Amino acid sequence: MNIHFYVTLSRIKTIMAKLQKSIDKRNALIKATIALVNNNGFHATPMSKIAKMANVSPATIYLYFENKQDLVNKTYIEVKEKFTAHAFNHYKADMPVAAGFKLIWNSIADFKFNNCEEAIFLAQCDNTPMVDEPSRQKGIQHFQTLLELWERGKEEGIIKPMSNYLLYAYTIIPLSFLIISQRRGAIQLTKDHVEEAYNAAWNSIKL
Amino acid sequence: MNIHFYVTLSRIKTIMAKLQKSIDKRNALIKATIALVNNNGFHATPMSKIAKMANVSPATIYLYFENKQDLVNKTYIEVKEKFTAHAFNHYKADMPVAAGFKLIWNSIADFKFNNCEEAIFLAQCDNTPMVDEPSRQKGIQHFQTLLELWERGKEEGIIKPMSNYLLYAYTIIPLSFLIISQRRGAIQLTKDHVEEAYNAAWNSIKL
DNA sequence: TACATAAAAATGAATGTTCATTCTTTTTTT
DNA sequence: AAAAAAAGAATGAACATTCATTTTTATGTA
Repeated sequence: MNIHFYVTLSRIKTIMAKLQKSIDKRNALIKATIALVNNNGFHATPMSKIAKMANVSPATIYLYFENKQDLVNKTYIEVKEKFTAHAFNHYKADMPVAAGFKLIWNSIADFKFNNCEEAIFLAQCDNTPMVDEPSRQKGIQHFQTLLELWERGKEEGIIKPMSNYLLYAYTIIPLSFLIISQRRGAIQLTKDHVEEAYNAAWNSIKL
Repeated sequence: MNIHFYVTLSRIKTIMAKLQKSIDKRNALIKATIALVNNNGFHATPMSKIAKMANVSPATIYLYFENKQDLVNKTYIEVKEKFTAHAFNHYKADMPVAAGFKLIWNSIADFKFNNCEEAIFLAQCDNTPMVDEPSRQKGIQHFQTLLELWERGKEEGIIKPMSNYLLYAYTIIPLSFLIISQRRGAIQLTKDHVEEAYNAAWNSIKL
C-alpha cells in the first residue's frame, strides 16, 4: 500500500520554519536553565526566571516540558548526549588503544574547555540528586565505548587491570574540577595545563 | 588584678551538662542537614524536615543559626574543618615528601571512606553554588599544609612542577567520585581499590 | 491572491501550595 | 518568681502550575 502526500514546496518551507522556531525556543529554555542553575543552584532558579531569560512566558515552558523536574532531567540528558557525541566524534573502534584513549581524552578536554557552562552543569548534576535516577542512568549508558576501549587496553596489557570506575575517576573526573576552578577564577588554564593533565591521566592508568 | 570566681562543683557540672545538650542539639541539626541534603538536594530539604529529623521545633533552628543559608554555610565549614583535621592528623612538616604525601592521602581516603555522608556533602558543596563564596573560601584555606608539602616536593625534584590545582585534581578529587559511586551502589570499594587509587594518584604526580 | 474561520501557540494573570521565618505561649531552668 | 529555652501555630512571601484570553498560524473558499 502506498500513501501519497500532495504538498507544495512553500508549504514544506513554512512547516520547517515553524519547527525551527520551536527548536529555537526549546534550546533557549535549556540554555537559560544551564546558566541559572550554574549561577544560583537548582534551589534558587524559579521557573519565572528561566522564562524571562529565554524570552518566553512561564506558561510556555509547560508546552515543552512537563514540569521543573522534567526540564532539568531533559536538560541533563541533552547536554550529556552532546558531550558524548563530541567525546567519540573521531574515534574508531579499531584504533590502537593508546591512540584511541588520547583522542577521546582530548575530545573530552576540548568539549569541557569550549563548553564550559555545559560541563559545569553536568558536574553539578553528577554530584547532587538534582536529576532523577532514571535520567542519570540514561546519561551514563553513553560511555559504553570508553569502557570497551579500556577492556581492550587491559587485555593487551597496555592499561592497568583496574576497575573502570577507577580509570574514570583518574582520567576524566579531574577535568571537571579544573574547569570549575577556572570558572571560579582560581586558575587560568593554558595549553600546557591541558598537556600536563593528559600526562597525569595517562600515567595513572598505563601499565 | 585578680578576679575570683566562687563556684561550686555541682554548679559547674550542670553548666557543662547544659552546654553539652546545646552542642548535641546543634550537632543533630547539622547531621540532619547533611543527610537530607545528600538524599534530596538543597532545593528539596525544607527547614521543617531538618527540624523533624533532629527532633526539634523549626523555631529552635533559629536559636542556633541565622537562617537556612547560614545553616548550610556553617555545616559546610564544620565538616570541612573536621575533614582537614583528620587529613593532617599525623603529618609532621619535617617528614620526607613521599612519606608525607602517602600519609596525608591515606588519611583523606580514610576519612572519606568512614565518613561517607560527610564526604558526599562536601562534594555537593564544592560542585554547586549551595554555599556562599566567603564560606567556600574559608573551607579552602585549610589546605595550606598540603600545598606546602607539594612545593617542597617540587623543589626536591620528587613531584612534577605542576600547578597545585592539577596536583589536587589528580590526587584528591578522584576519591570523591569513587565514594559517590559507592553510595549509589555502583561499586563496592575494597582495600585493593584504595591501594590502586593511591598508586594512580602517586603515578600522576611523581617525577 | 484575498479573506474568513478554525486551530494552535503563546501569554499574563490567577491559584493554591509550600515553606522560611516570626510570634505568642508553654515548658524548663535558674 | 524571673529568665531562658523551646515549642507549635501563624504569617506572608515565593513559587510551580493552571486557566482564561489573546495572538499567531494554518486551512478552506471564492
